[in-house]
Amino acid sequence: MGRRASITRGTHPLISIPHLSRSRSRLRHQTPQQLRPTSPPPPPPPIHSPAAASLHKRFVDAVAHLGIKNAVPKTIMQLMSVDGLTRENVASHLQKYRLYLKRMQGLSSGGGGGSDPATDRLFASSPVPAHFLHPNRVPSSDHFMPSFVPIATLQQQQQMAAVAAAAAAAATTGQFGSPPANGKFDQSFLARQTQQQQTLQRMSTPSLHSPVGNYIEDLESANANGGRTVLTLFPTRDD
DNA sequence: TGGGGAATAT
DNA sequence: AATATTCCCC
Repeated sequence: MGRRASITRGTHPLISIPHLSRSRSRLRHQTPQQLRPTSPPPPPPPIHSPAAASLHKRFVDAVAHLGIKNAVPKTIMQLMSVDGLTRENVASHLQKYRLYLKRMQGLSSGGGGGSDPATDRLFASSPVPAHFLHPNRVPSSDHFMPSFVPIATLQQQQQMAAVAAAAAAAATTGQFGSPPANGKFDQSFLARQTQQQQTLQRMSTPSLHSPVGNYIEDLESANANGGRTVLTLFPTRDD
């Protein structure tokens, strides 16, 4: 009640922002080519992307490594390093994710409500770090490992910002799996795996410190489900 | 001004 | 249901 005082949806500002809503809708008009003489191959509807769950996993990993405290859309987005991902995408998903976490907490004492399998399926695909539900508690030996590991090769300060954020998170609370107490955070992750991003990365300026090492995608999922966990996630907008 | 966060719209 | 957009406040 605090916020949301004004009437719901008044009218948008005049300057209509040219919001490029190229989420996942294309397939509208086809090129005037001679095409399908005898084969009307229905375009495989990209309904479910296998990357959906992967993206969510990435999301959870980022949040886990940053810590709830520093897990803000911008930082998460940067850590995920998904080329097409926008802050809004993450923010939207984060909102939903928080709701999920809250629901889980309430579930412990709520008793009643259940988790709709249909809904939780997505979030259930990825194990939620214990610290998420217990901000008070510090994971003593609970080291959370990211599913996607650092790949290095960064160049922009964005990456650095992410690393800094992770370090800050660990340094500040020291509750997440990046205890600088021994030296520095274990390792941040920086990866790219999206479809075809040609955002080539030149590893220039090798000087200075490189808080990240070169790693390749490694571990994987420790999914507690033995079935299909792929469901939905924010769109993978690629340009 | 930018960005986080929730409400609301699609 | 999930994602996008808008609103509000810091």
